[in-house]
Amino acid sequence: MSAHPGLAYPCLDTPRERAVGYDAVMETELAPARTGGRLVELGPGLALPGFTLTLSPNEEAFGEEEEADFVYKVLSGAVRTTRLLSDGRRQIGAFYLPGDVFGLEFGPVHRFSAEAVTQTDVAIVRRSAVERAAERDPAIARQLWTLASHELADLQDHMLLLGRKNASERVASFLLKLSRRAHSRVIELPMSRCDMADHLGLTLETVSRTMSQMARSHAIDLPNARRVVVHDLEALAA
Amino acid sequence: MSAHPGLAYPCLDTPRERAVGYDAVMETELAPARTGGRLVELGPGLALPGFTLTLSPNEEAFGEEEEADFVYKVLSGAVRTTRLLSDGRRQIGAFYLPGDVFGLEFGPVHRFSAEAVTQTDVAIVRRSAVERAAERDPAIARQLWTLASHELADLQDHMLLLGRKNASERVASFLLKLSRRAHSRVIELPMSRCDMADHLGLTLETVSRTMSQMARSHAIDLPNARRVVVHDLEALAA
DNA sequence: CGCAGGTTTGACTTCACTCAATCGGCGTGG
DNA sequence: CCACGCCGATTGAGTGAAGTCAAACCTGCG
Repeated sequence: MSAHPGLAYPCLDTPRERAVGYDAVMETELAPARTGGRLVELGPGLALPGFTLTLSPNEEAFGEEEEADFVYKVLSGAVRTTRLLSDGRRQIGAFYLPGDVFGLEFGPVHRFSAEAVTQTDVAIVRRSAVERAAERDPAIARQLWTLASHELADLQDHMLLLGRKNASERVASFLLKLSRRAHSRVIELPMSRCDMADHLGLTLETVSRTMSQMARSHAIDLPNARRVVVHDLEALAA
Repeated sequence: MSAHPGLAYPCLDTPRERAVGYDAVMETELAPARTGGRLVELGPGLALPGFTLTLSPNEEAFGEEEEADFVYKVLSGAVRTTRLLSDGRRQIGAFYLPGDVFGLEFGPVHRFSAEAVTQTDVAIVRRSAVERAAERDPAIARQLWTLASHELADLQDHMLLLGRKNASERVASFLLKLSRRAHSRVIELPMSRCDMADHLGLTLETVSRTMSQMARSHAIDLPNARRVVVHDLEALAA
């Protein structure tokens, strides 16, 4: 689960074995620590019975092409959704922080795999339960559409970022988004430089250099590698 | 509608005036040629009353931030959805070809503007009619989810392309997708090199060079600038 | 203390961008 | 019919932003 051969692609363990053998993880349906049932609040006024479980760093919640049988909500920690090219190049679709719902699909299968960035508690609800609730109650259906809507909006913003922004604009946009989301100038980065790079379509070195440069120009403070104080990024974010 | 000042950004007319004054186009609700009512088939078994209209090249169907009151289907021609950065950099989200549905939003407003690439006939259906139909008939609701699902899948594929593929992989993927969609090795490109570039996150020169190189290596034929015969692109598409 | 992981920094390379000239097809008007 | 101009596409030369490879640097931990 941790050792792996010297692979061309830089960061992260299990880039390859995941792609071929991830289903082993789920073979007992939900292998990791599964605690008792409870009500899970997927959105405002959208509470459904479900379970919670704990994922250790880099552990998978679900894999690409797997049946999308559950909907997830982050309780603590952070989750990333990833997609791989056959040669190991990786794209991180999004990061999900406490309160965020992920794994909500339109189709029958997941199009990304989802892994814990750090130790993470997630709540899960059976998709069938969600769908039944949505059919019963139009307000719930609307809630789900709102969730999907925000997700899609993020995705489209990100497409513009990947297609047309340069390195410092990408990093600035990303940090700014985290800062807004946290309602704070001080942000704690749960993810590595490599995760950021794979999200922003850059290399980890470029991310690091860009952040150092931002610190030098006092656009941010960087008390340590995983903590950022945002000062003046609006102008850089394009 | 065609003359415009010398602008930093290369291609296409009305890059700037669109962003500020597009609503003028729609001020009479639906200004362009609007022909009589008819049944519009949005999906298999999803026919609703609507209208058809004709858009001339570069004419807008709707603008970013506009109310999403209609759902559209391409009857002939081609449509692109675009998003602009304040300095004019442009990202084309997707191209829609005959049979494709676009403008279907989760939220109340459009997040992209949509413009005709060439002269284009589109059918439009009131969104409220679509929503009412979906509430009446779960099969229709499922149809809509399927449409949304495919759209999202495309978007996610495209994110991987923009984040992690190089120029020739991008162009190859794009041409291959068009070829599959047309069920033909011979494809007719309705869009300019610049449109392709703004979709693929490249410059028009790089797109042109890449296609020339593919022709030289016999991966494609290029009988003329707007026609491509696909021979051997799978290996290049990554 | 020493190792392992992630991070930073440096030197060098390269892929794609920029700027600019040329080409080619098409429509218009002499 | 041909010449001209226009617009998009192509090609070339040179540059630069980000990538690659590699070394050094932290920081936490056994």
